[in-house]
Formats: sequence, structure tokens, C-alpha cells
Amino acid sequence: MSSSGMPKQNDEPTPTDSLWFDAWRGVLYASARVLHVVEPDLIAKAGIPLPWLDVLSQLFDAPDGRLRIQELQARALFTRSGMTRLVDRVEQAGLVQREPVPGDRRGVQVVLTPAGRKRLHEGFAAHLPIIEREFGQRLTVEQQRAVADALAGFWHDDPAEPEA
Amino acid sequence: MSSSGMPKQNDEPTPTDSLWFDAWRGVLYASARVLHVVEPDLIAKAGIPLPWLDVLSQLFDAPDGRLRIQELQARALFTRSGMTRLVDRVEQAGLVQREPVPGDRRGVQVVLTPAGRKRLHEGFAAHLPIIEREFGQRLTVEQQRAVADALAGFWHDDPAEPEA
DNA sequence: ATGCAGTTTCTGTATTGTCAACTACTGTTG
DNA sequence: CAACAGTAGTTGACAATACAGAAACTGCAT
Repeated sequence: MSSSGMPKQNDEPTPTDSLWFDAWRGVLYASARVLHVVEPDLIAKAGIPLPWLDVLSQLFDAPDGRLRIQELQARALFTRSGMTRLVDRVEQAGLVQREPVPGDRRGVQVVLTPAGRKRLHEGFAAHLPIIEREFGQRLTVEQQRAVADALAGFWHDDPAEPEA
Repeated sequence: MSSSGMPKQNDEPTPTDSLWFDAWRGVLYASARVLHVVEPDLIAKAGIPLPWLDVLSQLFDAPDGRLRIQELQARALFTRSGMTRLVDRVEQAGLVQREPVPGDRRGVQVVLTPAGRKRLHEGFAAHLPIIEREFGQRLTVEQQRAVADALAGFWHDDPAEPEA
């Protein structure tokens, strides 16, 4: 906010004086640092890479428990492209299943299998304590509430909608 | 949402009732969603992939303007391994330079070139407005302050130190 | 019907990331 | 000083990802 208009040839490429940038930096570093601890543990304890867990939980959270490839792509947190092949791998592991879309013969619906639902729960059970230790316990309750409240909009709104 | 305390075999794999998890989800989704908008723009406008900018700015922020490969690896936000090759590419683009470490003949110091410093500034100038629009403007000033304050610990402390 | 722009997913290919050896060097120990 | 465990960085084999274009289908306009 405060940096006037030319952060160009200063001595700092980061406008350290602006509040929103400090907030952004906190968000960026927090997610990166926590994920770097969580990811190896998740693979070791539950045998699920992070992108798989993402697909699994997006499906679980979907209203009908089923999502099309492009919907998965829009909601995905880690993989931007290559959803076809990511689903290939998860399907080959038996955690997910492709089904035809009733009215549209080019589309594909992806659905959780019972095994997929089971692995999803295992995965969450395995890595929730780590997230609590690495993230939750470093914040006071007031800070947790403030962050949750401030950032709720980023996961609450539908990524398919281009936002208001 | 309201499930009391046994997130295990409920109908929700996510213990939606705990505050720290909502905070974490906010952080995770905010960083992912913002990055998904920022990254293509950064490549289009400044020709720098996000991991490059990360390397460049870590070097810029380093006390002596120089970092060893393993220090880059420890501080890196996006790339966990393969720092050798990432530095290869950035070096080949002329933005960075390898230099021998005075007292240690196996080590390598990575230093910004003038061209690298220039591209770093261009990159930041290019994508700061986008971050402000996608992130900063979605938060009130109080929320910005709260988030910045709550998450300051994640980027302020040295990743080399295993933290207190 | 036929054609055609728009869509949904898949495939080919290049690039990037991951994991496990491997080389070169350091500092310590006998 | 010779041996050796530990460290720094690189390399090679392989998996995952990105991007462009192809194939199949839809809905609307002729």
C-alpha cells in the first residue's frame, strides 16, 4: 500500500514496508515450510503423494462425491496440468474410478472407490498431527482464529466461479 | 462442521471443527490459488519461472549476497531437490554465477550477476501488482496485520536452525 | 442434415523434479 | 601420514509435470 510507485531501482526488490506483502510472505513461507515437513512423512506413513491426497480429498468434498477432470484441474492445489495422467496413476492404484458422464460422451467423472476412501482417511490421520505440530502449535488461539477468518475466502469460494 | 472430537471414522476426514485446521486450510488454499495466477503471469511478463525467482531473491536476501548450494536447498520454497540443476539453468541464463568457496574446495558459492539482479527487480516489479490484487486487496488492513503478525515466524527464523 | 465454433479429454514431446549412487574433498583418529 | 567416516556437490536413471496439438464429442447455426 505504502510503496509509492517505483520499487524498481531501490535497494530492496521486496517492498518490505507494505503490510499486505508481509502477510503474503507469511502465507507463502508457512505453506512451503509446513508442506516440506508434511510431504515426506505422508509418503512414508501412508504411501500417498500430496497430489494424490489432493485429488482424493477434493473428490470427498465434492457435493456428489464425483468430479470431472476439468473440475479436478480447477480445484487442484498442486498440479496445474497433467490431470489426465495423475488420475491415471491414482486409478491404477485402485483409489479412484473413471465413469462415463450420463449426458455427455466426451466427459469423464472420477469417483472414489472404497479403497480410495480408506486411504484418504488413513492419509489424513497420518499427517494431521504433523500439521498441528508444525503449524497449529506455533500460533495462539487468537492467531489461529484471525488467520482462519482472514483467509476463509480463499477456500470457501468455488474456483470454477471467477469470483465476484 | 460440528463434529466433537473423533475425526477418525466420521463422515469427514477433515476435522473441520478445529481452529488450527481452518487456519492451515486458509494458508494452503491462499498460497496455491494466488500462485496459480501469479506464476503464468510472471513467466509471460518477466520470463522467469517461480523457482528461479526464489533462487534469485534468496541470494538477494542473503547477508553476503552469496549462498552455498545446500543453503539454497534449505531455504528454497518450491524445489526440494535438484538444486544443482536448477542452479545450472539459472547460471546458463547468466543470472547467477558459481564461485569457489575460499576455505573449502568441495563447496560452491552461488552469486547474483548484475543481469540477475536486474531480472530480479523486473520480476518483482512485474508480479507485485498481481499479488496485491489477488491477495492484498481481498483482506482488510486489520486482517493483513493479523496474518502478517501470526505468520511472521515462518519466514523470519532461519531454516538452517532447527528452530527453538 | 451439414458445417463449424466451442468443449472435454487424451497423446506426444520436452522440461523439470526425484532418488540413489558416485566423486571429490574435509577433518579426525590411530 | 594413512585410513576412514562424514560432508558437498554432481551425475544418471527414472517419474512427474508442462505445453501444444490431436481426437472425439456437443450445440447451434445454417
